[in-house]
Amino acid sequence: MSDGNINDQLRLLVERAERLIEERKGLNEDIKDVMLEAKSLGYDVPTIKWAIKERAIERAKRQETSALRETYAVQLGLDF
Amino acid sequence: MSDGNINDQLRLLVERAERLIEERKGLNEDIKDVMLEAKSLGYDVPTIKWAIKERAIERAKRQETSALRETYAVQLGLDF
Amino acid sequence: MSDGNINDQLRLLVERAERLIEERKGLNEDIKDVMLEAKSLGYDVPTIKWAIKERAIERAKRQETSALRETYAVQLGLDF
Amino acid sequence: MSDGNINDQLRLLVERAERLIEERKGLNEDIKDVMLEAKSLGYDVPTIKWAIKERAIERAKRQETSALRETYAVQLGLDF
DNA sequence: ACGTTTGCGCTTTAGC
DNA sequence: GCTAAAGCGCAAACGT
Repeated sequence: MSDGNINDQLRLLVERAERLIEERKGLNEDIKDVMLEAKSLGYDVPTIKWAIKERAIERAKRQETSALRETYAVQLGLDF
Repeated sequence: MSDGNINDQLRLLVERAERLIEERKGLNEDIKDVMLEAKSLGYDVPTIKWAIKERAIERAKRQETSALRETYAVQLGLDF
Repeated sequence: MSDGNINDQLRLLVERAERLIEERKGLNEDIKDVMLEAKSLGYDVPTIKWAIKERAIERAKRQETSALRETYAVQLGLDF
Repeated sequence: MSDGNINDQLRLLVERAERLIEERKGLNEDIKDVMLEAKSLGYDVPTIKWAIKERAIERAKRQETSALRETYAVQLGLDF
């Protein structure tokens, strides 16, 4: 009985993780589909991927900048 | 105008892909959360990941029942 | 002069790496040749590659004899 | 007898391929070592890898790629 | 916190 | 030329 519950607890955790992993695989398929669509519209897929990467870098830098500004603002007692 | 449409087409594709990539990041967070919960319940996370992998392998193995593979395996002394 | 030495240091490292990469490409050619020879002798190349993989897996499996893994495997109904 | 010869023929092919694959693994180790040495000398490894890649790309293709990237970047409003 | 190591996604290459 | 697979590089996660 208690053994059964222990097994269930582990099994449930494993199955939840497996479910999420499956969903992730589905998203990867979707991303792939977007790229195929882009390709069919005449776009160059590697270059699109490069552009997405660049945009992510720009966002990260922006966030970094914002965080830094917030830090300084707090230290200087600026309101938001 | 038509230039604008072309830009939109590309921008839309990129934004769709970026959205999906964000969702994938969210799922990775969820998976991580499951592992943290497992850990808090006293389970060993690396071993759980190993078990998930093994289950996936077992599922995959059910699809490789080629007679040719068995023939080669026998000739090379591979166990089953 | 000293600038020249610094450049040489970097250039030398890059060239060493490039040389090794070239050798690796050569080995890939050799592997491909073996597969072509196997094919010409009537063997099925994908199955040979599968067999090589299986042999590698068998070798690797001899190193995973964790008691914890076995425990989890039993609870999850994994075969050995 | 003839079965034995057939087995040997297949086994020999597999072993030749495995030998070459092992050598390739060795070269990968060597490349890794060069990168570690570069790192210990203060160089940035990802940038070195980028440089090697660039050197490998044909000049014409590099120009083509750069022009395409610039076009996409302009359409997406990426700064340079 | 850092360095190491594994796993995962991407790229490139091989086969059809 | 396209599809499928395998190797490579990178990034996140574990252990120190």
